[in-house]
Amino acid sequence: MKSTINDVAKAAGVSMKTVSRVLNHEPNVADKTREKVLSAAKKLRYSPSLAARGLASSKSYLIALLYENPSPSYIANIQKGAIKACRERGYHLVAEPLDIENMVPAEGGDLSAEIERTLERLPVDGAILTPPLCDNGNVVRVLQRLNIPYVPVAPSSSHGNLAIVQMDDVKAAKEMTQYLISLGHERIAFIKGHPQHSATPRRFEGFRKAMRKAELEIKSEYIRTGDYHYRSGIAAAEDLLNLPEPPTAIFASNDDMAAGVLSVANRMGIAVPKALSVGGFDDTPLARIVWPQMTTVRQPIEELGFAAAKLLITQDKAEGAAQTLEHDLIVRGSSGPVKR
Amino acid sequence: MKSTINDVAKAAGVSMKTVSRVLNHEPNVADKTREKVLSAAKKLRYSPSLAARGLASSKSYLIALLYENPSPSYIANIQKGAIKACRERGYHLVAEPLDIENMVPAEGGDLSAEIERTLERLPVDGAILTPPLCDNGNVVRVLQRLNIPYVPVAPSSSHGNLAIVQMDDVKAAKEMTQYLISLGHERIAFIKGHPQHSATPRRFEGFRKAMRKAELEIKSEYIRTGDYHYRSGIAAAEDLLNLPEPPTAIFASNDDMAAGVLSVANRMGIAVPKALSVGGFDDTPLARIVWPQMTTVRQPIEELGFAAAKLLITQDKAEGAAQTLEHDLIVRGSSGPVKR
DNA sequence: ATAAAGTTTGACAGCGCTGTCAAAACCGTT
DNA sequence: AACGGTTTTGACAGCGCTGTCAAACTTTAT
Repeated sequence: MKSTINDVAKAAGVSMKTVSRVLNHEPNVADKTREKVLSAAKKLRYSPSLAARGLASSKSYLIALLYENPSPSYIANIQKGAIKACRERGYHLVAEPLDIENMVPAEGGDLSAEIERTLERLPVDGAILTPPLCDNGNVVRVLQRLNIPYVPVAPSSSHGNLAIVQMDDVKAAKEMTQYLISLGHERIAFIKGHPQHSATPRRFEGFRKAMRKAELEIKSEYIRTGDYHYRSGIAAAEDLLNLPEPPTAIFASNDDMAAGVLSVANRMGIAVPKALSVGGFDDTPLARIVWPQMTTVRQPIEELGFAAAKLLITQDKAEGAAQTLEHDLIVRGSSGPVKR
Repeated sequence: MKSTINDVAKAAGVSMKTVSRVLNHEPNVADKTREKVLSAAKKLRYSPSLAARGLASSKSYLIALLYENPSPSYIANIQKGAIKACRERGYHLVAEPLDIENMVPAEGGDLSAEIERTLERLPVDGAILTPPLCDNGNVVRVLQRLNIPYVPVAPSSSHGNLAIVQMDDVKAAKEMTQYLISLGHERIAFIKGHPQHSATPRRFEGFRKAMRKAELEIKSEYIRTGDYHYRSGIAAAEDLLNLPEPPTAIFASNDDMAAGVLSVANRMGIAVPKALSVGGFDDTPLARIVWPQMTTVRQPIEELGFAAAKLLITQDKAEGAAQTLEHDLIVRGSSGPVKR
């Protein structure tokens, strides 16, 4: 049933090693030989044993996707892209949630030892580090100690001259803000995300830049801090919309908070987008579920996963090269011209 | 740096085979020996090589999670549970989306050959089949042909006397309906899900049973068919709430459609739960985001993933034993006593 | 005390592949 | 025809573990 490399070798009339060479795209194989091998392999429906290969070559053909607790749709999309890249090269993607918050260091051990324990059993050729893990010193240190190559996705801190993949949060937030301004808005509020998250300052920076460029005042009472959760969007919106002079547009750092804003507006009878424009960020499924549908920024999440896996697999030593992938401003019903 | 089983054997003063026995929870090891081995292994920070193990035992210690296109949070939860089970036994979970809709059969090949190609390169010890894949004949056939054990999660069709994991949709829907009835509702509408989906008839069946038991009439104009999407919930709700005698409660087959109902009620100025009670199903993150928060049924999704992986790993030949895991009725703000 | 049965342990081969290194084949020059 | 250089191929060991099977030891029954 299951054929081995030896079967193929015999069928093709060559040595096992030659078959191996062909199958691994090694150089110095005569074209004629390659063809013989390939056709024999196809005829026998040969597919190499990952385990044997891994044992002999000390590679595993496995890429790990490390994540902690992000939104399901974020990780699902990263995963989708990463798997696509893996499939192209015969790799597989193993998902490894690292539940760091709930990790209890063993007696006397520190947290990073606990992380190490988990990672140690993971014989992977590389790891994709999604936020917020990519900014977790413990995790990064363990990865380096275990000598596992990794690609951080959208990290905040610098990772030496390691290749990273990211999107331009500053630019995206700036575009959203400029779009709001182009609609005639001047009293624009901004809801920041969780201070710990790497994207938080960047998104605010984009907002700030756009406002400054348009010579609009950034009132401090228009700047609120949330934590990326729905509930914090509600709290911020309640404050903002009860101000003596409420903003005509609210730009929340993510869709969940923006949904909170929408819900407060609904409850307070403030018409969206007539009396209030709302902008989100991420283009989660939620953005299309709320009413009105949300104007937001689509992150190239799947593409980020794809690029990260590809970097790991090809071992592309384009080090220091940060790949910045393109986002999209998605205009839907939650934003409109300022009321006069 | 990397220690082998041999190192541990020497350190513990036993043979490799004994170390292997301890590490694999094989029977017939003296307690004293086990302890010696365990402590030696810990001291050397030993962790076995998946590849070597796999090669020697012709197992891969890999479980595949096969899915197609379900909601991200569904698969994320299944995945979470499955990984938990895997971790307990040193397995890993590889995620394999099977994008069947977009699969193009190679020239002359049929679809199942294409699926086979994908699965063939996957050296896994078992596969978890999530809906709707678990009801896809092509996939099931390929799995059987390749002799890969699999556990269907919540399948509709019978799988011989294969072990499956599921929840009791009928019972859950019945409970929700009875809860609504206990609130005093008599004009209760039901929005069915996509006809293709296995849970659809079951949820309706639960509704029907409860209504019949309470001797309440099931008016045909109160029964609508959606497709589990938000938009279809909107359409159904618009119909229902514009009826001459609208229902006082609407039970939608999932949260997304229930959210649609909520949004229509909002727009039409119908107070929830005062004038209308709404029930959902699934307890997705959305259920807590909408306002008012949604009364719904929590599916034991993570537990399903856990149970499925565990079955695969332990090879528990409790065949034919369908594991039915418990759901919860979660009462939140979207439901209340009927208005008088 | 001895046989029978059960429990615990170890020696060793070999899983299917690739890395190493040397042999063979081929090439263009003298 | 003989040479050095390059390309192409193959023999073989060994990656780290587990399965097999037999040996050693322990318990229970007689």
